[in-house]
Amino acid sequence: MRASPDDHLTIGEIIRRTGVPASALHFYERKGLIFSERGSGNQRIFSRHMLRRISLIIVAKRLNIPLSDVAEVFTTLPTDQAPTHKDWQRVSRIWKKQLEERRRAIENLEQELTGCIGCGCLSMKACLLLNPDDALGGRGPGPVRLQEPTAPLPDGPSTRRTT
Amino acid sequence: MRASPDDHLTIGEIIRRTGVPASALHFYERKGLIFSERGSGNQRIFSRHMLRRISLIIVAKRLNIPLSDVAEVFTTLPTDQAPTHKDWQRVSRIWKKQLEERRRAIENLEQELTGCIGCGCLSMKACLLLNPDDALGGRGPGPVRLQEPTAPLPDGPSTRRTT
DNA sequence: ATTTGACCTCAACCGTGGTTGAGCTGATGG
DNA sequence: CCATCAGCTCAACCACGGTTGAGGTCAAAT
Repeated sequence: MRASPDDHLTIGEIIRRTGVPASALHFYERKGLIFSERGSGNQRIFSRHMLRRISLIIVAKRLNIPLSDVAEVFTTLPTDQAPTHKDWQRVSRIWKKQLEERRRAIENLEQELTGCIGCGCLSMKACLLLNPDDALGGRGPGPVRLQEPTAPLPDGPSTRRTT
Repeated sequence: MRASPDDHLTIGEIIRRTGVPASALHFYERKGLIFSERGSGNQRIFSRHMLRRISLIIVAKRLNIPLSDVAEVFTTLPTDQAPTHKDWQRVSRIWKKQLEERRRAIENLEQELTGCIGCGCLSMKACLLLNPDDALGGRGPGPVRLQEPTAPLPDGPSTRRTT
């Protein structure tokens, strides 16, 4: 167990302090969420404040925030020091908004579903559950597609990409 | 366009009526969610009431219900006829409960997060956001794992398997 | 001198929900 | 007679968030 000079930590120490396995840390590094210098034997050497970033990743995981979104907010974080209290507030408020959005999306679905439980028509042309946000206007008579060619999901975390 | 004898539909007709592409229908069949007989040239021949099952799958998709859960409720559906109104009510109430659960999970996270926005400690040992449902009792002093070896996600759809 | 432990890289694999493409068959139309 | 269309199978691929394993390197301990 090599003691690290003050504020440089080996990956083993990061693992012990955070519980995050090496494979995940490697993964986060590949995704650009965390970074490290390299020591004499090519081992990763992490700044102490990387622990903060990792904490944020862990929180994001609990909130089901995709890593791509984490990457996005991380671009606004200082790279040379630990994120400040202000940084945390900014980030956490963003994530709180995302939770709110998700909750509202679910509430809307609950409403719709509740309305349809008694109905049960599941009609190809009339059911609102099957035809999301459908104006149901000028489609002419006859059977109507249940889905648009590419139907977006109204629920769940956002779908932006990291790379 | 071959007219199907009344209540047997080709996959083409299913596609036209539901908008679900063949690849997805094949997939659902492999997963056991829908089934078909085969015609003279090995084409799938679907009973008309398969349309109802497919409608249910589409609804489940909108609700972000995983196919494994759909498979589960489908085991309680009649295979020789369309699901009845009762069936729909039963299924939709189950799914409504799942939405409620998800909403409550999110609400809890919102609470926690809101509490932590002002704090911002993100302490390895004290932060509730980092130590979910932690009694924070007899772990002794010193740094504490942020995560249990296998930390379950408190949010999102359930994680049962189809196969 | 060698073994162990800590660390490295790279490739392959998992589940979820499919899509895409190649290559084949079978019925129909001109 | 042959094109074309509808359908079939099977394998490979996508994103996401990693895990697992093989094989290599380096330093410390025995």
